[in-house]
Amino acid sequence: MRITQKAKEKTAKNILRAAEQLFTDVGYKDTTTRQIAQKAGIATGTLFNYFPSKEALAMSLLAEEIQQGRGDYLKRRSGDEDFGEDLFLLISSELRRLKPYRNFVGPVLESTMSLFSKESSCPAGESTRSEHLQMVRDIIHAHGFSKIPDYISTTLYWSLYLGILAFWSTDESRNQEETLALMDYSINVFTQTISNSAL
Amino acid sequence: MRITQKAKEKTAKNILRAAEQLFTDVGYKDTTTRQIAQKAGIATGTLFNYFPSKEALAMSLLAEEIQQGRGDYLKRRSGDEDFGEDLFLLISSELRRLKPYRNFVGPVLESTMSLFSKESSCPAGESTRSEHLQMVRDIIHAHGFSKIPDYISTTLYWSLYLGILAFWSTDESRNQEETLALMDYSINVFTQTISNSAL
DNA sequence: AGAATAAAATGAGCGCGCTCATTTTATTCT
DNA sequence: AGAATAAAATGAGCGCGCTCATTTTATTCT
Repeated sequence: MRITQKAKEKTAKNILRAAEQLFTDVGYKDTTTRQIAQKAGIATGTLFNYFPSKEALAMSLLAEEIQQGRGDYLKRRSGDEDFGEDLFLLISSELRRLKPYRNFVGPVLESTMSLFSKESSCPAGESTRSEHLQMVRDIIHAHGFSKIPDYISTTLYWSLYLGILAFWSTDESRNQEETLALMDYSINVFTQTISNSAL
Repeated sequence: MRITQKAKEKTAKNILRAAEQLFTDVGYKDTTTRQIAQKAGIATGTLFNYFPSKEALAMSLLAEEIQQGRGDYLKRRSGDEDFGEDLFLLISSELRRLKPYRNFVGPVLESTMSLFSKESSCPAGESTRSEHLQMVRDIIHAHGFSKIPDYISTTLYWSLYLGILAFWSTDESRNQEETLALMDYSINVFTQTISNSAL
């Protein structure tokens, strides 16, 4: 079809919008790629010309928000936060952006940014993970510590971070205040670990 | 067929043995339930009379080992370990038992004991999770602290625990010594958190 | 022994994510 | 304008996990 770049972008957006709506209303697992294609006005096969998998399609919605959240953090921080405050601001900025997608964040992040898989065959997930971890490394560096091996702090951080996301995604407390409490503890724990090399 | 209890048990074992071998050799995802059924000498449908899903079948292999590991821990502990030593002994006992299944532990635990799902439609996963957490609560209680809300310590612990399992399942260092280091840090972190209520 | 019954085994078939040979369409030649 | 070309759209169809109406088989009656 040698369609114009614009038409292609429009199709991509149609798919994303259709998927967003269905995932939110029907749920991630109960939405079929046939439904998404139909709602976007294309054939089923076409969907996979734009996104390598259902998972990747969903993740590209979330990746966009997480990136925006990181942008918010960079704008909002004043520069005189301590380490814990920096982390808190970063994560809460991401959560604010992710909020509209809370319904389907769970199953998507689980498979794309998993503790277990490392390479998830989902480009959007991979890059979101590595960009977030790089941001955290930058923050660590800016505050001038890091006495423990990188693989330890990275693994610990990623476990705690995913734990926060997972908890938040099903947190029914008022204003998700339990998530905030969990973040306080998690961040504190992490701070102590990387600042205090004594075992 | 009103088959004897013994015959049923034998079929169940055939399925488990066939699955174990295929998961180990071919990998979890590349093994089909049709292959397992064929190797076990039954029809495809019969497999699902014995196990509700492929996932549950795999998890029942792992659940058995984790339970044995907990048994080992109870036998091995002398009673004068400190809190961290107790946790270390529990987890390392489980890992020792899981070792033959390291190849496919990742994808199975990911979906059955996930941070994200809570109820996983896999009975073996649910009970393994809750039994492990109960053991940990018992240990906490035996050592007499627990100053923070239960949902916090449980969530934190589960994140760290899954992080350890995930890291271990792909740890290629000699004798998995990196996993041991990660365990040291994780356990230390957790100990500090629940013993020190000061935020 | 033979009929009635209950329980387990069976495999055709469903719906899913995804693929790929084919068709359709826009652009680039002459 | 019309042929050649390149790129994207298409949907029939694959292989998977899993279901369920039907068949097979063991046990329990009389």
